[in-house]
Amino acid sequence: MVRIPSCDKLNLKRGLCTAEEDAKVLAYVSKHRTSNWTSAPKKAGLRRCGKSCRLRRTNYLRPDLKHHNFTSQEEELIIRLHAAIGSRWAIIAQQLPGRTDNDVKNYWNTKLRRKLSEMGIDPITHKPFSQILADYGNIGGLPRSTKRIGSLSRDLKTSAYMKPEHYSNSAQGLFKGIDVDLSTPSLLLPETEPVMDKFMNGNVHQLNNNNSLNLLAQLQAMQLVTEASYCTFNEQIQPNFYAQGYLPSSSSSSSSSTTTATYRHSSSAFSWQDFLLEDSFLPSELPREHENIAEFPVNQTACQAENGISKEEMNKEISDYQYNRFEAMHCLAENNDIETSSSAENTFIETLLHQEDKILVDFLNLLEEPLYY
DNA sequence: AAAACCCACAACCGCGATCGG
DNA sequence: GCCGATCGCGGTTGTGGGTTT
Repeated sequence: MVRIPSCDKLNLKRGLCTAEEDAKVLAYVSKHRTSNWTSAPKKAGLRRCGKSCRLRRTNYLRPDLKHHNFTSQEEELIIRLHAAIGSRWAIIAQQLPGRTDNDVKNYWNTKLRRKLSEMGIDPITHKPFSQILADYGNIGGLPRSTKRIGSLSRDLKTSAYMKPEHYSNSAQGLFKGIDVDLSTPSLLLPETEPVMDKFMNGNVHQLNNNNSLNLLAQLQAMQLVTEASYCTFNEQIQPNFYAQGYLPSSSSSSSSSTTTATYRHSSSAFSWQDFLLEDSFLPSELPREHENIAEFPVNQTACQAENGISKEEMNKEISDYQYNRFEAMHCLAENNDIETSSSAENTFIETLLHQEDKILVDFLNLLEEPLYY
């Protein structure tokens, strides 16, 4: 593919823009919109490449941009989203009105990353350094999989991963009253956050009316799907499942001793502990795909009453969901040689890779356009 | 006062994705 | 369907102002 010649080759101006150049860009945009940035500098009387002008406009001159410091709420959201989806700055920035991906990226690189490090938290894994070091003591060998998550997502995109409508619909129906849209790239669902608050805390308390937290809420909801699917409820989640009637109040359940601070959803002050990801590396129950699938949407009566669907429809949703989860995991295992056995037997790195891929499957619909045609 | 260092953030680069003829 | 042009994204670098020595 032919690349656009660099500014160097065309002897165009580089470096910081002057006020005069900004004015020309703004004047051009107001007159011609932003239909063609390649011809823009010439028409605007600028000796810069179109890309440079576009970036200047996108990252600095847009009228809706905020130029003041990040608030603690924004800070919190960035960290939480980074913990959930990594350095997808564009996606994160979409949840922060008036901020660009460049803003968020710079803020992360200059402030938040260091802040987390100073707190003893690894900004990449969002786990305490001490734990990482401890885990490294258990390294027994290198992972067999060499593909990383970036290529993995593309592999998944082209893999035979079908039945989108069933996947999204069924996953959506698994929690009564929780409006989690797993299919659309547009992630803003105004009612999600209150529902999640209610769900996680057992009551509806004062809500942060910042709708940008909806993505986070949905990520959390999706993570709940993961948690439920892998049958590793911890003590913070599980009581709420029972309290809210999502699980039968029958037998006592085993629960991990680890806390999942990610699920705490305070609307005001936050603790840095909140940004620690749950420790999935500790020995836990095996991923009992088949078992937990059968018991997952257990409170069928409640779900049916809530959603007005028949038992047969619900069973179909459940089985479709199971089928698609199995398909996705099967693709992952085939393409990436991922071991789905007990994480307790894996090395730290293997477990990390497995965990990332597992998360990817659940977040796939957030990160990508629908894969199906 | 000046050099060295630090920091924030604007700008650039290169790549993959998408568009459109 | 092909291919060049353009866009969007994430990683990295450059620049300028502030602080420290």
